[in-house]
Amino acid sequence: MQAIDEAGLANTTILRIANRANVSAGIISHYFGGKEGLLEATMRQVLGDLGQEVARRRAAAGGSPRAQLRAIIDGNFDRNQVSRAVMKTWLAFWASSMHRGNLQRLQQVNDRRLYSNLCFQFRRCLPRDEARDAARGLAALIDGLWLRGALASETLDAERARRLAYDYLDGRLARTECLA
Amino acid sequence: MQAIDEAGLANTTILRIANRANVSAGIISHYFGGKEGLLEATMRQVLGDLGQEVARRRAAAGGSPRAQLRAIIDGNFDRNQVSRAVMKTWLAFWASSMHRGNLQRLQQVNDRRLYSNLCFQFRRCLPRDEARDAARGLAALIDGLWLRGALASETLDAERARRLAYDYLDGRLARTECLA
DNA sequence: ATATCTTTATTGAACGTTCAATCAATAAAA
DNA sequence: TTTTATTGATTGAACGTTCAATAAAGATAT
Repeated sequence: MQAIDEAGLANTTILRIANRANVSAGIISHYFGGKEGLLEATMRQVLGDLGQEVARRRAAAGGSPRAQLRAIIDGNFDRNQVSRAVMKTWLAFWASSMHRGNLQRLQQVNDRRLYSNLCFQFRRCLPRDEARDAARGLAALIDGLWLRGALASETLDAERARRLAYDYLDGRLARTECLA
Repeated sequence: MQAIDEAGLANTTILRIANRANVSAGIISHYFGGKEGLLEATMRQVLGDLGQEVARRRAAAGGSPRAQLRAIIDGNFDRNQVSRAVMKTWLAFWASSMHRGNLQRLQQVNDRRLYSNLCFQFRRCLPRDEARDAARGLAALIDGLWLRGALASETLDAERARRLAYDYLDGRLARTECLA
């Protein structure tokens, strides 16, 4: 991820990674099954970290839909996740996952998990179709904030991103009376 | 863009492009100054098309903030823009623009234009800070819907994407009384 | 504890492939 | 005849992978 941050995935060679990790070039192919394998392993790591962070915050949060949804938002804008290196890596994954079956599967599992988690919570206070739209919208908003954060030259303002997502959430929940 | 759609930017060689265009490989470097130059020219084309489409719709729309904002949304989800090839190309640009000064500038000009257009219209009915948040949120939502559309295996449902953006718009405008 | 043998881990140079760019040769246009 | 446009084989560089050689660790015997 540091190498991707420095030079971009296209310019990240096995040798560069090996130098940064203080190992020989050969050992990477040996343990990860080539560059492709290393990429997949890295993606699994990042997705796993994100999932854990979300789960942790959800467990610590209250049981109300709003609290759970806020926990999901918070987890997605966690400090660890929002470093430049991770954001760039994520974007590189997004781009390359469209042309590699293994990465695409990982990507879609993650996407669907976010969507269905959101949808489940919204369903607790909204009718079905409205809950789906709310989940789709919030998922897109989260990804969009990430994307714009990665592209902007400044660091992503995680605080502001969370607030914008909260606002969206409140707007959606305010339409119907929600029990907290 | 067809080549990127087929194989991804990483696997798109000059030769592949040349074959698809029925020209020799050499002529591409000659006219575009190498692969890099062709990439930039393509990006300019895509960004230009988007800008024109938005401008066209804004001119045809009414003058009210809501009508103008809807025109901007419509332009961003225009049929031409939402083909698989264009979406993939766009995502590839996003990823590679982080490591190439020329592409990054193009990218940021476009980002800022979208943001400031949105902000200007929101300012006509919202206080400054609220308008900024609304613009940031809507911009992120639009990009996020694009992104998820590109990543999903199905084609982007432009109709639904527009509706979600409209909903966000209405939610923001409903907070204060707006004159139409 | 020491020495010897066996297994596992790691290195890094060499290989073969791929690709962008070049440019002399050719074709088309003026 | 001159100028412009295009071709496509060639070149040189870059990269991922491989693998024989080396080092380290572990096991066994003395």
